[in-house]
Order: sequence, then C-alpha cells, then structure tokens
Amino acid sequence: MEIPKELRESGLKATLPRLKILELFQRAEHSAPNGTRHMSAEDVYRHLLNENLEVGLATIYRVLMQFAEAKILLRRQFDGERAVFEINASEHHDHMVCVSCGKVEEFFDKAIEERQMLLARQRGFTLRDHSLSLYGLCQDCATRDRGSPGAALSGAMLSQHSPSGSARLNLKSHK
Amino acid sequence: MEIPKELRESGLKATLPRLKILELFQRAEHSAPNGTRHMSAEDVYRHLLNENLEVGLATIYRVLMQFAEAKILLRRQFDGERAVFEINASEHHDHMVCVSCGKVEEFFDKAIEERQMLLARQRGFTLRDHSLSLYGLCQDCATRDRGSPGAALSGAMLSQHSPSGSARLNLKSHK
DNA sequence: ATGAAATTGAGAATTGATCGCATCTGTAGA
DNA sequence: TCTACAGATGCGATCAATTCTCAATTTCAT
Repeated sequence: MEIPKELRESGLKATLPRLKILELFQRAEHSAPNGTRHMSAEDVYRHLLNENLEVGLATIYRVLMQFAEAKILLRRQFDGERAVFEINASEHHDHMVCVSCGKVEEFFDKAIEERQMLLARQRGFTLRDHSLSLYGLCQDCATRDRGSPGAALSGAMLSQHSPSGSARLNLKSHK
Repeated sequence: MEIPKELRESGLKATLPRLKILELFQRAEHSAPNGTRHMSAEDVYRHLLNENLEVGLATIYRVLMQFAEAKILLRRQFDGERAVFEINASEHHDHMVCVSCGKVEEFFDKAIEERQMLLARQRGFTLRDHSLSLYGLCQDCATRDRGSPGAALSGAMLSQHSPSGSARLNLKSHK
C-alpha cells in the first residue's frame, strides 16, 4: 500500500529503481532555481549514486522511456542537447533556456496556445503536440555579461554550474 | 567571379564541396511538397552521390556546421530526429511536422512572435532565438487514417516516402 | 608560379541511447 | 505464506549520429 498511484495505474511493477526514480523527480518538482526539475538519464544516474543506489544506466533509460509513455514524465529535447525529463504534474508549459548558464524557466501563454490551434486547424493539421523553446540570456547572465562583456558566451567556463547538462552549443565537456 | 556572395562574405574558401552543397540547398529552396528543403547530413551525402560527387561525410558535417555558423543555413532539430538544415533565404518561420509521413510545412504567425518577445521581455530574458514546432497529422495522413484506422502510425511502412529522414519516433531504419 | 594556411577524406573515436540475454524479483494465485 | 513466472534488472555489446585526427591535397594571396 506504499505503491504510488502513478506506478499502480501504469501497470509497471513497483521495483526499487522505479520507485527511486519517481521519487527523485517528485522531490525535484519544486526545486526552485536552475531546474533540477529537468534531468537527463545521466543526471538521474548520478543523483541515485549520491544516494548510494547503483542503478544501471540502461535501466534508467528504460524507466525514463516507460515513465514518459505512461505520461508520468515528460520528455523534452532542447536544441542540440541530450533529452531531459521532468515530472508531469504541473500544467502544460513551454520553456525559456539560457544559452549561457543553462537555466530553464517555464512559461505558459494562452494566446500562443490558441494561435497554434488556430493555425493547425487552418491547414487541416491534427495537432498532437508541440514544442516551443525560447533561447537567450536569462536576466542574471545578461546582467553579468554587461559588466564584463567578451568573457560571456565562451560558455566553457560557465558550463560548470550548468545544472542539467550544459548550455546550448556547449556540446562537449561532460563526465 | 563565379564565387557566390554567401561564400565570399563568410570568409570560407570556395571549394568544390562547399559550392556543391550550397547549390544543392539553393536548388532545393522551392522544392514544392515534402521538404527536400530540409536535409540531414546523410541526405546531402546521398544527393551529391547522385550527382557523381563523392564528398566525405565528415566534410559534409563540417561544411553544414560552418554554413550554419555563417547563417547561410539554418539548423533545425525536430523532436527525436537527426538534425536537418535548410537554406536561410526566406523569412523566419516555424514548422508543422507530420508524425506519420514526416512532411514538414512552414508557417509564420506574427501574433505568436510578438507574444514571445513580450514574454521574454517581462522576464528580463534577452531573446536570441526560438524554436516552435507543431507535431501531428497532416491533412493527407489524417484523411487516410480515417479510412483505415489502425494501419496508421505504425510509421514503419510510411518511412519510405519520408523525404528527409523519417517520421518522428521512427528512429530506426536508415541507410 | 609559390608557399603558407585552409580544407579534405578516411577512419578512428565519442556520445547518447538501445538491445540481447542470463540472472533476479515482484506479485498474483495456490 | 509459498511459489511460479512474467516482468525487470544489469552488464556489455551495439548502434546511429556526429566529431576528431592527421596526412595528403587544394586554395588563394603574393
């Protein structure tokens, strides 16, 4: 009776890896700044390791895929980056991604949603899903860059404190 | 004096691979249906082979990257798919992608663009770029599927006449 | 024409992600 | 509670897309 309803309803067995992964995303849901909300498979892997739980990467990929299919998680893929997942709890939203520090902010705009539906309808297009991401500098990075221009956007140095992976275009440097 | 201004202005040397790749995208610009407009590195590779021009894949990836940096081409990355490129000639636009046949339609909506700018401004976000893609069934596929439901969305059979790659989620079957 | 600098091509290497399979483990039913 | 077995895991192999390495070739300013 400790089995979370998300798992029960999905038909997936309540295994340790699944329970822990679900819990991880649920805890991260309201992690305030710099979205630990959005985690890649590797992010999850490392988080679990920190909790002294060794789960095979393959398992993590599998579970993330199953959770996404079950609508427990949402899979997001920002421009050239690895896939990240977030818990599917809050309302639908789109994202603003800082290309400097990697921070992900969420937003929702009714007007945009409505225009999308209208445009699709006009073309006889049956809308299933959509993905809208704005890329640029978050307030903090814009401010900092104004102070010492030139240093910014090299990205390399900044990729350290990038939460779930790295800034866009910064495709190297992991592990 | 045959050197296209795109190359001249980019500072890139006018080599055969570059000339041919540029020409390919320029010719494809107005290819009417089912975007040959959007081509992956492999697509380009195959097209050049058809013209009896063997260019190493590595070179194609390099040139595409350079062209994207020079704003000659635009790199697009639809959900789980490989990167595709299109010539950066026409006005800015976003995309509707058919998840069944892979067709890519383009659209532009002033209202959406304006909302995006407004939302970014409200959050102190310096907008650099954005990506909006609508996923669903194009008119043709929606009509066909209504005729013989169930058959659709298996995707596999359809991936053949998919122009630049394959339908979304159909990550296998290439070469 | 000449040489420094840029570019290419072939293959090796990386990276993110998936697969195959032998071994475990939840969980429904006895 | 016990048990059988479908389902799940973990490991390593594998895959696909992309990038890197480096020697050989080509471009272009002089």
